[in-house]
Amino acid sequence: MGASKSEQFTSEQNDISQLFKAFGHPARIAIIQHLMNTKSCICNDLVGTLPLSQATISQHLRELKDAEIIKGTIEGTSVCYCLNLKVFETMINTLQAFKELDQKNTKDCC
Amino acid sequence: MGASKSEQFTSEQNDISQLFKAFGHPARIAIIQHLMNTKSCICNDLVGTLPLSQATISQHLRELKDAEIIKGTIEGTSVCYCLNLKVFETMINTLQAFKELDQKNTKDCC
DNA sequence: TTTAAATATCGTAATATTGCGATAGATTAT
DNA sequence: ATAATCTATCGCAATATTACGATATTTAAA
Repeated sequence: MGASKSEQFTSEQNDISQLFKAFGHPARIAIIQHLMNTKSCICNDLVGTLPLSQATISQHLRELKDAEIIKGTIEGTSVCYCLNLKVFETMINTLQAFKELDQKNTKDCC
Repeated sequence: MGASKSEQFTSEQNDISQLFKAFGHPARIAIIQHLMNTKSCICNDLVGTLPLSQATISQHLRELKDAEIIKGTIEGTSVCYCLNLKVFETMINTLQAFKELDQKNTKDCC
């Protein structure tokens, strides 16, 4: 059969994987980098910057927003997006915890 | 049209997204957690642990191996896998750099 | 009010991922 | 040599993601 056995895994496992998945496309990394580098957290000058259509960029923005990696504020006719640093800390903490737990259990075979 | 415009993005953007994508499935998080928690870095007692077939688990292991998140050593008839902590550091560094760059450019709208 | 600009969403096509049974390869035990 | 065990890969079906044009929706400007 096909995809999606996510109900069979813990909600922690699903939460972690969903968060990392949101980073799993080059366009979304490009959007994050753009948001880091521009002083004003402009939104769809991305349309002029990325090699993608407006519809596609809007879709990627929604995925980042759903994962709470970015947040948007309506400003007149446009939307101002910026990064949510808390999520970055969450991810760093997750990775750090993985690393530390693994280091405690030293083994031989690799 | 469809998927895959990865050639249009930088190799850095592709490298980062590919690494995070490997974390983007609950089964692969479960595998990583299992490798953290077992003292011996056993491989396919995963088959008894995860709600997936041997073929599917082997496929997920290959993806983790391709992303260099784990490494495997042949031990007789079985394969011993363990985590590659360097990749975890790489990801932490990436996230930390994102965070710091963003903090430098303070802005108003969000 | 009409027009323009920015964004979101719908529908749909192309592609990628996920999952599994069957099968093949390699190593150990009998 | 044969059987048993572990792992990887092939082929295929189910599902998810990616991308875009067309079309709404909302707000600002003319």
